[in-house]
Amino acid sequence: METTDTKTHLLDVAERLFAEQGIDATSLRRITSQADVNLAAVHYHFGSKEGLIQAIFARRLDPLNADRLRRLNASETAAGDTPPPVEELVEAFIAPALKRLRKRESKHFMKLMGRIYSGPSEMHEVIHVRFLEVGRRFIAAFGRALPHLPHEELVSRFKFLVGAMVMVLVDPFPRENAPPTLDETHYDLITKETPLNHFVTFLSAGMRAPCSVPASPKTWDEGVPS
Amino acid sequence: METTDTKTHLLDVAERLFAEQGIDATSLRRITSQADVNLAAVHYHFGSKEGLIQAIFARRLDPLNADRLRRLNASETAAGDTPPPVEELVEAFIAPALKRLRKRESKHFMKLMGRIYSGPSEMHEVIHVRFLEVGRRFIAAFGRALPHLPHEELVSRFKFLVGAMVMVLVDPFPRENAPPTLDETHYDLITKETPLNHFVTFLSAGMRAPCSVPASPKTWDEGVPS
DNA sequence: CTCTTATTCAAACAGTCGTTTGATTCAAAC
DNA sequence: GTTTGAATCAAACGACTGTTTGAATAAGAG
Repeated sequence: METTDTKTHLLDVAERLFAEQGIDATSLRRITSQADVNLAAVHYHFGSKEGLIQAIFARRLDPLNADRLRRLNASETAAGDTPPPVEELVEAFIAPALKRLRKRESKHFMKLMGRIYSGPSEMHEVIHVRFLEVGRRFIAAFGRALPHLPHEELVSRFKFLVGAMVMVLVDPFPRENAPPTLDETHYDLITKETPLNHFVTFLSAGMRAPCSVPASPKTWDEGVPS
Repeated sequence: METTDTKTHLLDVAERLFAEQGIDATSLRRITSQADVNLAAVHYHFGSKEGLIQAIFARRLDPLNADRLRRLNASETAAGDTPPPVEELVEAFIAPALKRLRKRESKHFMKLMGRIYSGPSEMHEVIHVRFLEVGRRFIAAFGRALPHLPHEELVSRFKFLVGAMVMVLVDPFPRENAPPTLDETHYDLITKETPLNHFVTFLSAGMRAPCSVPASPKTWDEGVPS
C-alpha cells in the first residue's frame, strides 16, 4: 500500500507551502507539482482542499495539545494541594509549541498555525474547536494560582499570553541571523533556547501583576498636547 | 469632482471586506458591487488591486504611528532627563491602536492590520516599512527605562508586546457579548476601556521583570513522566 | 455650439482556480 | 490466468480571478 507515502508526502508539502505562502495563495497545482504527484491525488485521498487542510491540522494539533495537558497534569499532581507556580503553568503552555518550532518535521506547521490564528474567520474554528479544552484547563489553573484576579482580567491576560506566543510562531526569533562561525551547540543555545526563558519570565511577570485599576478617562482621548 | 466620493467609498468598502474575509478571499467584483461602482473604477482610481491595498494602508497607518510618536515624545519631554516610566511607554504604544479599534471609521482597518501582520509574507513589508521607525524609537525608549536588560531580551519582550496587541486587534475582547440591558456608558466602561488597563499592567509587569536566567536543559525535552 | 477632460459603463480578455471524469496501471486474491 | 480493487494519470469542466478595452456620459471652457 504505497498510498501512505503519497498521502504523507502530500501532507508535508502542503503544510510547508501553506506556511510559506498562506492557504489561499497556495494552489493545489503547486502542491501536487512540488510533491510529484498527480493533481487528482488530493481529491482522491482527502476529498477536497478543505479536507487536506483539516487533515494537516488533525495530524499535528492534537499531539500538541495533549503535550500541553500532560505537562499541566504533571505540574498539578507534583504540587499536591497547592496550585503550581505560575512559571510552571506558562512553561507547560508555551514549551510544547516552541519545542515543535525547533523540530524540523513540525516547524512549518507551527508557522501555519500562527497564521491561521489571525486569518479569515472561517478557519478559526479549525483551531478553536481543538483548543477549547486546553484553554479552559489552563485558565482554570491560572485562576487557582492567582485567586485574587477577577475572572475577566484573567481571561484578558491569557489572551495576551496566547498573542505573544502566536507572534513568535509566525515570525521566529533570530531576525539578524546568527553568525555561521558559531558551532551548532552554541548556536542552538543562543537562538533556540533563550526565547523560552524570555517567554516564561515576561509572561509570568505579566500574569503575576496586581489587578489593574480603572484608567483615568483622559488617557483615552488625545491627552497629549499636539 | 465626484471622484473623491467614489474613491473614498471604495476605500471604505474594501477596507471592511478585507478585514472581514481576508484580502485574497475578497474579489474586486464583490467590492465594487457592494460599493455600487463599476468594476473598472478600481483600476481607474488605484491602478490595480495592489494599489488599492497600498492606498488603504497609506490612509490609516501613518496617522496611527504619528500618534504613537507624538505620545512618546510628550512622555519623554515631560520626564526631562530621567526616562519615562515603563507604563507610559506601553500606553503610548498601545493606546493609539486601541483608540482606533473603538472608532467606527477605523475599527475595520485595525482588524485588517492585525491580520496582515501574520499573513503572507509579501504583505509584511507594507506594514513593516511604515513601522520601522516607530519600532526603533520605542525599543530605544524601553532600553533607557530598563538599562539592566540585555538588548536581545529587550527585543524579545517588545515582540511579545506587539504580539499581544495584534491578538487583541484581530479578535477584540468581549467574547461573551455584554448583556444589552447595560446602558451605553456602563457598557463602554466594561468592554471598551478596561482592556487598556489590562494591557498596561500586564505588559508593564512583563517589561519590568528581571533578566531571565538560562533554562535548565531538561525543560526542553519531555521532562515529564508520560 | 464645439471641444476637452474626467469619469463611468458594459463587455470581453487571458489565466487560474478547485473539482470531476474516464481510462489506465498494477499488485494481490482466487 | 482471471478478477478485483486501489491508486495514478491526462484531460477537461465551469466558475471565478485581475485586468484591459473602447464606447458612453457628463460637465465645464472657449
